[in-house]
Amino acid sequence: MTASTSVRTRFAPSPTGYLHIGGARTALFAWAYARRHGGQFILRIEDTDIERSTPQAVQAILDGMRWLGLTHDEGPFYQTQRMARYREVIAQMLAAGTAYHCYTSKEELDALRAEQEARKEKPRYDGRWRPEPGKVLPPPPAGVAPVVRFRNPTAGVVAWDDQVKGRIEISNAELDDFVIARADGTPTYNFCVVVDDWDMGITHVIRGDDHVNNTPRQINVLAALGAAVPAYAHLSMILGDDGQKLSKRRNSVAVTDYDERGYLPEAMLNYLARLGWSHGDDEIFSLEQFVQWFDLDHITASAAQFNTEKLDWLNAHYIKSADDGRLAGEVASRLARRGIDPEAGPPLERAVALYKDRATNLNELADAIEPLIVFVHPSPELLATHLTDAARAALKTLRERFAAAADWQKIVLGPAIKETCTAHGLKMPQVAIPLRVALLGQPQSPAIDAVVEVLGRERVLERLDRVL
RNA sequence: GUCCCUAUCGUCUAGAGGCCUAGGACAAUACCCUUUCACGGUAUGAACCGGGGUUCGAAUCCCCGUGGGGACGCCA
Repeated sequence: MTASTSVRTRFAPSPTGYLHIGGARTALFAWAYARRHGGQFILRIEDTDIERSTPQAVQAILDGMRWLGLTHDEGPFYQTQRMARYREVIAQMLAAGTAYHCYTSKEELDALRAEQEARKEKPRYDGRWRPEPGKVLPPPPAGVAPVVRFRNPTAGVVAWDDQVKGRIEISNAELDDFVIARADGTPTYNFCVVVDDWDMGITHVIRGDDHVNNTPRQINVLAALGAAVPAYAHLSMILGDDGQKLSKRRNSVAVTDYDERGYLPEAMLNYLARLGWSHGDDEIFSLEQFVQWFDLDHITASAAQFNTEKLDWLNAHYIKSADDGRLAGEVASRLARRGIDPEAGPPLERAVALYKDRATNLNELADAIEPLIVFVHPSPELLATHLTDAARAALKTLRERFAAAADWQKIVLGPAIKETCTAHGLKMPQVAIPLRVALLGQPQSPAIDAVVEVLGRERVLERLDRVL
C-alpha cells in the first residue's frame, strides 16, 4: 500500500439536536474517506452557539455515531474550549491589518440593509469602518463595543475545485467584510471553522451543500492567515420521502429513531452509502467493501430523496443474513420492552430462524414471534370461518397423534399432519390453516410442521385443548 | 432582488461524444414456486426538463429559458 500523504477529515456538527440522516451521511462519507486513505477522522463539536447547544444533543450525536459504528480517531474537540486560541488569532489579524474594528450599530446595519433591499441590491456591509489608505475614519463612538470584521479582498475571484461540484468561482465583489468577533468578543462560526480546520490539519473538508456559500469567505481568511487551503467536497442535501426538505414533523430525522424502528445499522449504512454515491451497479455491500470503493468522484451533485422502501428492502436483506443469536437478542429486548418475558416461549434463536426471512424490520420480527410466546386465542370470526366441524374432527385426531408422537421433529410431525388429512379426506390447507388458527390465532405462518416443532409438544397440546 | 449550486424511469442511480433502439436497483404489474402468508425466481411497463448551438455524431460539451435547492446575520 502506498503511504499517501495523511488524509485528515472531520465531522463537525453543532449540538442543537439529534444526529439526523443528512448529518449521518456526511459523517459516513468523511469517515470513509479517511479510512480509505489510511488517514484520520476527527470529531469536532461546534458549540459556539451557547443558546442552542446542549449536552444532551452532544450525547445524542455520540450515540448516533456509535450506533453506526463510525469511530473517530481524534476528539471530540469542543469549540467552546478553544476560545483563547480564537482570540489569539483575532489579535494577530488585527495587528496584521487583515481584520479591523467596526463600530456600526445593529440599528445602523438594519437601516443599511433596508435601503439596499429597497434598491433591490444584495444586502451587505458597506465598509464604512474599513481602513483604506488615505481614508479618514470617524472617531470611535464612545461607549460602543466594536465587532471585528475580516478585511475581505475587493478584487478578483475566489475559486476552488470542489470535489463534488467541480470548479466554483465567486467574485470577491460579492463578498463583504463579515464579522469574525462579536461585540462581546466571542468569535463567529465562519471564523472558528477556519482556525479549527487549520489547527487540526484538515486536508479534506467534506460537508453539506449549505456551506458552499461560506467556502469563499473561509478560503479568504485561510489565505490571510497564510494557511494551506484544504480540498472541499460539498454533499448535496437529502430530501424526505415526500421530496420535501427533511423535517421533524414529517420524517424520522434522528438516525437513532431507525434503531428504535427496527433497522439494522448495516442496512442504514448501506442505504446511506448508496444515497448520493455509486459504484456501478452495486447495491449491496459491506462497510469494509464500501471503504475500499469509496471515492469523491462518484458522488452525485444533486439532491437525493430518501426512500424508505429501499431502506426496507436492504434491512430485510440484512435481517435474513444476520446471525440468529444476534437477532434473538434484538427480539428479546424488544419483547421485554412490551412487557413480554422472552424466556417464556420456545427458544428464541429457533423462532428467529423460522421467521427472519419474512420480516422487514426487527419490530415486525418481534410481532411475528410474539404469538409463539403468548397464546392468542382465535377471534370468533376466525373460529367461525376456519374451525368447521370437519376441521375440528381432524384437529382432534391430530392432537392424539401429536400426543403419541415418538419424536418431536418435523420429519415425524409433517407426515402426521399429512396422514391426518388423508384419513379425514381433506386437503392440506383444510387442516393446516385451522391448525394455524388454533395454535397462533392467525391463519398465516411459516411451514406448519416447522411451527409445530418449534412450539414444542406441551404448548401445542395445551393450545389445541384450549381451542377445541 | 443579487449571487451560487442543480436537472436521466415514481425513487436511488449507471452513463465522463459514437459501446445507448439509455443499463442496474427499490417500488409497481404479471407469472412461477408453494401447505397459507411471506421469501425466492422469471418477465413486463416506466426516464435523458424545454429551446437553441458545437460536431460527421450529444443523455454526455456551450448558451438561453424553466423547475428545484442554497446563501445574502454580531445563527451554525
